Amino acid sequence: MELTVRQQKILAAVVELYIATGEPVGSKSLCETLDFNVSSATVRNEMSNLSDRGLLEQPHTSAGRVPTEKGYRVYIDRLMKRPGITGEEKRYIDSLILPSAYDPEKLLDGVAKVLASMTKFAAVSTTPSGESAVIRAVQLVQTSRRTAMVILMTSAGTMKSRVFHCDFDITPEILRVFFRMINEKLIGVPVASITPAYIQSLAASMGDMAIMISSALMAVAGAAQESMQSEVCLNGEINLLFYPEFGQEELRRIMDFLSRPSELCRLLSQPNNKVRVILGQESRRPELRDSSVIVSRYSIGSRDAGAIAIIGPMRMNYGRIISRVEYLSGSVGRMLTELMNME
Amino acid sequence: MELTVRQQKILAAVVELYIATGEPVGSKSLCETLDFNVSSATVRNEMSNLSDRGLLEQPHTSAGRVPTEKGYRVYIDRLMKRPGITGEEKRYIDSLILPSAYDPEKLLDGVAKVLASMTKFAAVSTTPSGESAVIRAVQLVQTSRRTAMVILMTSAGTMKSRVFHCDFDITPEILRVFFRMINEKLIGVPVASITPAYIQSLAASMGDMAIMISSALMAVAGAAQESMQSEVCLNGEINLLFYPEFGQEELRRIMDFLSRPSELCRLLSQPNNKVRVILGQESRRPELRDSSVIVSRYSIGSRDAGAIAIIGPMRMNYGRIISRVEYLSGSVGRMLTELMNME
DNA sequence: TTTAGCACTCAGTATGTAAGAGTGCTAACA
DNA sequence: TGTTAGCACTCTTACATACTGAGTGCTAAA
Repeated sequence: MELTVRQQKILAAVVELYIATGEPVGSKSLCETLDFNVSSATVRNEMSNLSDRGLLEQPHTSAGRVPTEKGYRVYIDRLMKRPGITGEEKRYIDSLILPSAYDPEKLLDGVAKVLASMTKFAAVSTTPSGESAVIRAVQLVQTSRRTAMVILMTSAGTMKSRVFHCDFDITPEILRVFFRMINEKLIGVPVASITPAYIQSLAASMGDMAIMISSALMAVAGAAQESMQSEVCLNGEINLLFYPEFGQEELRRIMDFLSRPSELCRLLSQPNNKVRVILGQESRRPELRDSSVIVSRYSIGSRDAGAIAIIGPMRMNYGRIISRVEYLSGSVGRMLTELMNME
Repeated sequence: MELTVRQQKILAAVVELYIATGEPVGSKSLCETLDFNVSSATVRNEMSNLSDRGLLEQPHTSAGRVPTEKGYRVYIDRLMKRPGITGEEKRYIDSLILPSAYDPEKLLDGVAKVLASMTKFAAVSTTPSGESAVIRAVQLVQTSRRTAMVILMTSAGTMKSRVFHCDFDITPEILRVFFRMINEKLIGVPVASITPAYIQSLAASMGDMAIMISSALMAVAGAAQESMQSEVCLNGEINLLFYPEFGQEELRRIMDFLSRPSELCRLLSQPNNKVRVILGQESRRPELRDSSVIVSRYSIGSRDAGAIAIIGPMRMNYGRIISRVEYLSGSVGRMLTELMNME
C-alpha cells in the first residue's frame, strides 16, 4: 500500500529533524515542525505505521524514532527537496580548482580537497583511467651524461615520464636512434599490452641494439604501466573523527577501507547517471555498514572517465551534498575535456 | 645529585615495563623483573625518590608509577639499550623501497609507507628541498599540435614538468627558438629568483617574441616554483587510532597538525646528527603534547636534504624504532645520492 | 478519524557499598 | 645506615539499587 501524503510529510519531517539534531525524534517535538495541525497522538499513530513498514525504528522502546536505511532511501528517492546551488557558489568552487586544471592528477587531488572542506566529510576522487588507451607518442630527453627521460603520451591524454640510466654516454645520435626505433614499434599499441614479456621480445627483435636500448624500453614499460592505473586521491579523512555516530571501532574499519585504493576504486566504478547514493548495507561492504557514499562519475568528452565521491555518516544533509558533488563532477569533466582536446 | 646505579636500573625497568604493558607499574610487579633482589618496600622508597626528582609520576595516589617526559628523556639519552637491526631486516627494508628509487618523490612516498607499516605509527617524509638550487637545463617537448611540455632540471637533481598551450601551431622551428632563448636566459639562475615579476621582465626583453613565448615562460615559472617546495608525504595516520592513550580530542588535534604540511616541515627541519627524539612538550606545540616524534634527516652527498620521521604516543619502544628510522634514513640518502650522481 | 488520558518501558543519572591495588609511614632488623 | 615487614590509608573500579523523565502504545470518548 502506498504512503498517504500525510505519512510522506511525517517521514520527511522525521528524517530532516533527525539530520538536523542527531537525536531520535519524538511525536511531540515533531508536531511543532509540521505544517498542519494534529495532536501528538495522531502523529504517534502514523509513526507507528511507518515503523511497521520498516521506514523508521526505535533505538529502544521509550525513545523517539530514527530513519532506517529504507526510510532514508524513500526520502532520497522521492521526498527530498534539492536546494539549488547559487551562481556565486559555482564560481567559488570553480575558482578553487581552476589553478590546478593544467594536470589531471593535480586537478583531481584538488577536487578531493575542495570536496572535503566543503562537505566536512571524507572525499575521494579517481584520476581518468587509461586502461583502454593506446600509445600516441614517446619522447626522449637527455637529462644528464648517462641518463635520459622517456615521456609517454597516450590517447587518454595522460602523460607519464620516467628516467632511465645507461652504462654508456648518451649522444644525440644514440637518442635519435632510440627515438626512431621506439616510436616505430610502439605508436598505436595499447598500453595494456606493454607487459615485461612484450618488452623482452621487442628488445630481442632489435638485434645489436637489444642490450643498449633495454633500459629505455623498461622505462617505457614502467610509464605505460603507470598510465593505466587510475590514481585514487583521498582527502579529509580527519573530518570523520568529528561525527559522534562513529566510534573508535567504526572509524578504524572505515579508515582501513579508505586506505585500500583498489577496493575503493571498485566501489566507485559502477556507472551512474548524475549522482548515486549508496546507503549503508547497500554497498555490500561490512566496513560501510553505517556510512553512506555519494558518488558521481565524470566524463571526458562523452567517455566515462573517473569518479568523485564523499563518504560520511548516514545522517547527512543529502540535498545539499548531492548538489555540490554533482556540480563538481560536471566541472571536472568540463575542465578535463578542455585540457585533453587542446590539440 | 646523580642517580645511583640502582636508581638507574629501576627507572629503566619502570619505563620498559610501562612501554610493554601500558599499565602504571607498581612496586611489587616491578620487583619481579629486576635482576637483583630487594623487597617491594625498598623499591617503593627508590620510586618515591625518582618521583621527587620528577622522573616518575602517579596518575592518582593509589596507582603505580608512569614515566614523566623528563623520565623518558633520561631513559633515552642514557639508559636505553639499542637493539641492532639484523642484516636480514636491512635487506628486507631495502627491497621494499628499491623499486621506487628511480624518482625522489616516489621513493620518499614509499619510505613513508614502509615506515608506517613497520612501526605502526604515523610516518612522514619530506622530499629533497630545492630552495638553493639553480636551473641546470630546460627541455621542451611537443605534446600535441598546440601544446608542449617544459622539463626543468635543477642542480638539486629534481626534475619538474609542466604543459603549456599556445594559440598557434607549434612547429619544430618555433620550439627550437624557444629552447635557445629560454636556456640562454635561464641556465644558472637560482630557482628562487624565478618570480612572476622576473618572468614578466624576461618576456619583455624578448621583443617580438614576448607574446608568443609567454605561456612557455609561465610554465617554466610554475615548474621552478614547484621544484622549490619539498613535498610532504604522510602515511599511516590510521595507525594512531589503535592507541588507547589517544582519545578523540587528542586524535583530532594530532591529525589536524599532520594535515598542515608547512608546520610539519618546520618541525622536522631542525638539523640533527643521526636521530632526534622530540618528546611531548619539547616540540613546543600543544597538538603534540602527548606524542613523541622521531626524526632523522637524510643527506644527498654531504648536503642535508630532507627528513623522515614517525609520530606516535609517548609510550613506544624507542630502541627498536630509532634503529629503524636511522637505518631507513641512511638508505634513502644513499639511494638518492646514487640517483643524482648518475651523470 | 482524531484526541485526551494513562499505564508502562527503558536509558541515564545519582548514590551506596565492597573489593583490590598500591602507596607512605613506622618500627624492627641486619 | 640501609633494608624489610606490617599496617593504615587512599583512590579507582565494579556492581547493585533507586529515581527521573522522555516517549510510547492502548483505550475510550469526542
